[in-house]
Amino acid sequence: MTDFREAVCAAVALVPRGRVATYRQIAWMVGFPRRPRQVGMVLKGLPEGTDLPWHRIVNARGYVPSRGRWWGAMVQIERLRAEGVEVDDAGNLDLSAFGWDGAEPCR
DNA sequence: AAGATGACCGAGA
DNA sequence: TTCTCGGCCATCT
Repeated sequence: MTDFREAVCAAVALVPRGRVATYRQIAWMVGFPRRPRQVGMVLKGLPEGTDLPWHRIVNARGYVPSRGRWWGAMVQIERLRAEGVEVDDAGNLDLSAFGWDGAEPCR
């Protein structure tokens, strides 16, 4: 837990294409089940040219958050669609279908 | 140092 | 089922 950002980055990078993970999920993976908010902070601070699929991270409700960056959220939605995930303009998606269990390393 | 804020989550009404 | 309130913890002012 020396660098929380590194751990989050690694977890996000493990999310397969066409699949989404929740903040809670990522937080749990890195070993901090009580810090989903900090995960969001990390993603917020990510650079634009990052290789990380940060757009695959959604909240537990199954939709793309837009707390203070609704404009960027739209970009995230577009990227998810490019990944093959069905998302509407509101950012809603089906976690039952696209939610990553963590046991499906589909590349 | 103390208080407020935040890409959240879960439980209660 | 949807809406509201509280709780978590790190970072910012």
